[in-house]
Amino acid sequence: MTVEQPSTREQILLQASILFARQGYHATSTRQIASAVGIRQPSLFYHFPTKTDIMRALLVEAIDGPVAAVERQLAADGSPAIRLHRYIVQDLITLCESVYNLAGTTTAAVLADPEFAAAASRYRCLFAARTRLIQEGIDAGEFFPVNAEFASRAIEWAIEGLHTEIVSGSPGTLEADVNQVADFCVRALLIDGSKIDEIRAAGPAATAG
Amino acid sequence: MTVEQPSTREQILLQASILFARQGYHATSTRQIASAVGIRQPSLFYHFPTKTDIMRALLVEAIDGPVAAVERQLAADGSPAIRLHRYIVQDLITLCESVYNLAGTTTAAVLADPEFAAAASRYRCLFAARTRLIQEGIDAGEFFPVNAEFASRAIEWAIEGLHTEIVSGSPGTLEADVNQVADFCVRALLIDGSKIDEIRAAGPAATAG
DNA sequence: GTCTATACCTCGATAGAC
DNA sequence: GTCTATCGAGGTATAGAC
Repeated sequence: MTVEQPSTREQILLQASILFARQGYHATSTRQIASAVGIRQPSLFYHFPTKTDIMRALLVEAIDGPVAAVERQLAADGSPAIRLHRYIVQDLITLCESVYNLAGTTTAAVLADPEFAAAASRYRCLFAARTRLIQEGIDAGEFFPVNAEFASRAIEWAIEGLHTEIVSGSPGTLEADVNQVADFCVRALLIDGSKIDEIRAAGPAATAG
Repeated sequence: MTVEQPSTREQILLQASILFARQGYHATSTRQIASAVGIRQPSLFYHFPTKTDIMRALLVEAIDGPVAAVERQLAADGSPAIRLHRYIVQDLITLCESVYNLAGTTTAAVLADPEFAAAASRYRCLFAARTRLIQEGIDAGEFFPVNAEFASRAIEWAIEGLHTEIVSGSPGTLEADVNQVADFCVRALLIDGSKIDEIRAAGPAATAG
């Protein structure tokens, strides 16, 4: 029974993700990445043709999990509030459980760059799906009749905000904070805020059921 | 009656703020800034000793207004919900009405840099003051007994999120969106969410009264 | 698959003429 | 107060030995 050693390619992605999260993509040099991996700078280019491609690989990691999470809840049973709460929790858990530090990858300054246009497009799909989930709650009379697109943006800000904090801060508080974000966002929409406890309680078990 | 021409110094701050907002601080070169101003790159250094000092000047603009806004509401009369709502609106209006584009200036990746330590310290004061305002609402029984620091963070994410969108997007929707953010944040805390309309209505007039 | 060496570029900043 | 010219550092990426 052998333990898989992380390949150099995976090490590059890991160390690059840590540096990108801390300093930003443009402020991080390929020399820094190589140094963190323990190889020389030109050796990076055996594994990735350009620095851009390192970021592109991380963007796929950062977007695919959340997209899967929201689509799962769009297709699931239960009240919209329960499914929205569950989606927010799963989105954050997906991001935080990644082996990479994906904070800041989907920042506007990054996605605005033409060389990341493909990721930006996929990120807009995530936004649209989340908006649909919110609209279901409004149509069902469970949520205030707010602008669903606006609410979708606000939830994105909260998810990105906590994600950035968790991966760059003290560990251990993940589950508590994740639930607090989901509570905050769902309560901001709920007509009957007192139902938040049962909505949260309905979350974790429901997917398996 | 003469119309003041913007000085070169102000032009540099303006164009730098626009480029920093769009591309980030590190991705923006002094040549780009100079080109946008209409001067040559070395001429910048007659007005600012370093590129860092340009950003420092913008950070003062980005933080002082919000600090003043929250301290005004900490000292004001009225229910905590009304004052928190009013603060959020004023914070955003202050940021958006600045002649500079201040989006992204207070990003973690910027404030983490030691050369911006002074601004980071002042930013923490803003956070602490906002947390106090929220705690007043909890103590008064108007808000859910959430973690006040967590709520303060969530409100920060929403303010930064909308600020970034407004200054880099289509104009005209400012007031509507600002109220939506304040509504979203206050409703997430309010035990009785149905009161949001009267809380919002109490906002604009109260400071002058 | 990693190395040394290096090409070539752009960066922030300086010197000194005007 | 702005210019031209340029410096030295550090950026991404390539060539070719091992």
